[in-house]
Amino acid sequence: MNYWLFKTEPDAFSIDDLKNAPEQTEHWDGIRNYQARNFLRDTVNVGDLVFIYHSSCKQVGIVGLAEAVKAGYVDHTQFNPESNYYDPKSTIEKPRWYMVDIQFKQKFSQILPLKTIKAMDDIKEIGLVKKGHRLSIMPVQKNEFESLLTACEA
DNA sequence: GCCAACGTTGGC
DNA sequence: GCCAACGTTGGC
Repeated sequence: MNYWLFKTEPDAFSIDDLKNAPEQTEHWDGIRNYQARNFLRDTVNVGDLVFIYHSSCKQVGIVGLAEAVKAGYVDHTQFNPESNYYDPKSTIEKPRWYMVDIQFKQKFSQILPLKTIKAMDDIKEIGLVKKGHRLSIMPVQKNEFESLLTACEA
């Protein structure tokens, strides 16, 4: 069982979009960063819990919780020339990019702001608070996940 | 919109 | 394989 934090820009895709999606599941596609790709391809398992984080917006922070319902598989958007995520250097034989499916679980009654997360004494490892981590998919240690979840539900 | 801090690219 | 230039991310 692993824990994660996925960033999303709410202008493009928000926690409400996930909540309102049919079946409340979504393909988490379009990740084009190798480190994040490796997590998606190799480490995300069905049943893993995922914080949804809103970035690049007025209020940045953790807004909800989701669950991985499909482990890493080939992101088909990389082969579609019409897609924003098209990668002409990727081939069917050796795909570069992977995605997972997640299912909505919960939207917290209020956002847990980045500022608060950074101020929490027991949150030291998560990529968010370490300088210079711009990862869009990052692992969260169990103890930090639990602290954050408690703070979200408070 | 600014800009710091990354990641990627490509010439050599 | 180095590293400068460039592009992107993301908080503010």
